Amino acid sequence: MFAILRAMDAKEQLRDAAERLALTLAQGGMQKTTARVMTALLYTEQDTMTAADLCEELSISSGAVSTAIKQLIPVGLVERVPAPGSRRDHYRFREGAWATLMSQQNTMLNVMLHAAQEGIDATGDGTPTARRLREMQDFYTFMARELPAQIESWRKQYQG
Amino acid sequence: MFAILRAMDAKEQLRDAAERLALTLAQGGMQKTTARVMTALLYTEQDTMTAADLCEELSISSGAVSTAIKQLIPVGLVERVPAPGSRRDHYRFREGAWATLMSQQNTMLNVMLHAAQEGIDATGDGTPTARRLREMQDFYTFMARELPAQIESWRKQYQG
DNA sequence: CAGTATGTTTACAGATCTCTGAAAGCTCGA
DNA sequence: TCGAGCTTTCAGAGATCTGTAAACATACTG
Repeated sequence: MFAILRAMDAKEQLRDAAERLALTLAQGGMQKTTARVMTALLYTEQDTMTAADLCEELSISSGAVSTAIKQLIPVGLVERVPAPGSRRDHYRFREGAWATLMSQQNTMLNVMLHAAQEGIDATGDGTPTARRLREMQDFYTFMARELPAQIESWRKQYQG
Repeated sequence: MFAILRAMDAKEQLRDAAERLALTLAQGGMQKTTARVMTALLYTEQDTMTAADLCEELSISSGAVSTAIKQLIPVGLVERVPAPGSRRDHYRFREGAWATLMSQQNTMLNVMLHAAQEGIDATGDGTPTARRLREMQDFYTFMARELPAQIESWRKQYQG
């Protein structure tokens, strides 16, 4: 009678955690479905999932899965793994994906750096604009140097 | 006759740089109008801008400006400055905004850390899931420790 | 080589989001 | 306390985005 009050089983908890993380990532700019696919692959208790698995788990169409995967693979978060004995494609959350994800920030850092330079080139010294852009340039120069080093440092520490 | 071929003047270049950066930020998850307001304040040759300035510069309504500002102020990217002699509010791109922006990443790092822990709590050892989540936990633990230190390090170096 | 199982693309529909315009709400000076 | 000058809020219009379904492409199997 009180079975309904039982604690969530592990599977439910994982699914729940997946959905919540997906929501957060979505708020951070990632497409909602893309985020859901990614977190499903992260929290699944299987090693890999097929497109059909993802359709069912997330209740979305195969088209949506295809689109999401198409976004996740190029950025290195997910990989397609050969599936011997199965005709279906299998997908797996990629090792080192988090470091990869953080590395993408790096591209952004360089965009910012470039943007600062552009502004500096177009404005005279001694203006408020110049001061603001100098700070921007200084900050992103620093970060563009330090962040990759940090990530590399983690990679070494984790593997070694 | 060939006046149309002249080089863009500085003002145009700045406006252009502003719009391009805004676009990039928008692709990175920031609201489009919010990004435009932010970059307008960054690249303007004035020290501060009023809401009316922003309306005109960006060709948007005052409501849109209000909404954008409402998002930018709490996160510390823009500040409202008292404007003696003017009844209008003046807004200024805030000093140290970039470091602030990067610090927000920190919140994200902790969300990720929490998400990893949740998953680990819900799954058994030795599973692929556990391995993935351990890596995630390790990475974000590392980053949550190192990133703030880096930012602090920049602040010291820039000010001193 | 044909048939079948799967993945991908596309046009359209539905949902969501964001801007605008107008009205309401503040704030400050008189 | 009133009123002018701005800002904020809100409902609705418009645009954008995204998922679905179905057609299409591809790759395996017998």
